[in-house]
Amino acid sequence: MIRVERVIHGRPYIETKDGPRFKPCAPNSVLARLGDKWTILVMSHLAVAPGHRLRFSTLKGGIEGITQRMLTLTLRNLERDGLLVRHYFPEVPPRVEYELTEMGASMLPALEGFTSWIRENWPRIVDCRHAYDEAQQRAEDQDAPV
Amino acid sequence: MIRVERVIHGRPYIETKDGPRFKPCAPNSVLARLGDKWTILVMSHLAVAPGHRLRFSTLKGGIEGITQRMLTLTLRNLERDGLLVRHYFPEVPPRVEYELTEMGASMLPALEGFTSWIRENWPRIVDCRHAYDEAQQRAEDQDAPV
DNA sequence: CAGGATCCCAACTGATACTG
DNA sequence: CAGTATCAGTTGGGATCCTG
Repeated sequence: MIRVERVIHGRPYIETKDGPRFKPCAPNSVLARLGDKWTILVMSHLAVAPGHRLRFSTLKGGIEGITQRMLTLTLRNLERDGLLVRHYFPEVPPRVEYELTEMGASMLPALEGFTSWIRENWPRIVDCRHAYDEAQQRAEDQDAPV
Repeated sequence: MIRVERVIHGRPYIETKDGPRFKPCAPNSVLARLGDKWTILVMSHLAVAPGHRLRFSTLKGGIEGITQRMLTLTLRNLERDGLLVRHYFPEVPPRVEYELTEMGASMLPALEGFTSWIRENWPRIVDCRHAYDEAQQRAEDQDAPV
């Protein structure tokens, strides 16, 4: 069986007799990180901050509903990926600042392109969800009419 | 307290005395969907398919490791968001095809911009993770040396 | 101030079996 | 073929309490 490796829409895949088969999506783990509950909000704050730099308490105060634990975890994960760096000042009380790395900042345009699409289409998505849910509801009502 | 609503980097936020406070990120639910384990793979397959259209079994065969259940759930969620439509043919055996909607197809360029950034920076991210994990390991070894 | 350590519940995911 | 139903394992996220 011949397996030719190609690239389309920028994605590598293997052409088989059953159609294209994409290789297991490694970069998916990046999207998984960004898709979690708080990461985008953290990145957005740093994006608009002077010097792409903010301290822990400012982030916590600026993100409604985030707990200390989740902010810490989110920042650790971003630091692990090399998207931001942690600056620790051993004063009393201690002060910690987080700053986007060059790589972190380089992600902003791509991120912006995506969120911009979301903003434009969000109302329509909401409508679709409602329509779908109501159609679903009507179907159930018909299956079990009281 | 004065609260001025502004927009920066395309994101709406409120200027407060403590800095910018972003509104709870509604569109996050879109990124959360895309960040799950299979959605991007499904979208990629439909993106390169003729007519942006594929049948269930083709998708299942083209995505390594996906179970019937997870493919069904993924497709249902995308359908609910209006990104694809389901075409059911009541034959025996039944045949079902999934096709990107106009809105679904309009997302592809933005998605491509993002995944392209990921591809370019992925090796570096992997390096950062390894470096971080090893530094972490060394720190633990020092705390508890045998 | 900036977290680390625990506990706990809900949601996501997968394996398996069954069906129109 | 293209699902649905059920059960079980794992993970994510929040609440709470404690500390250098």
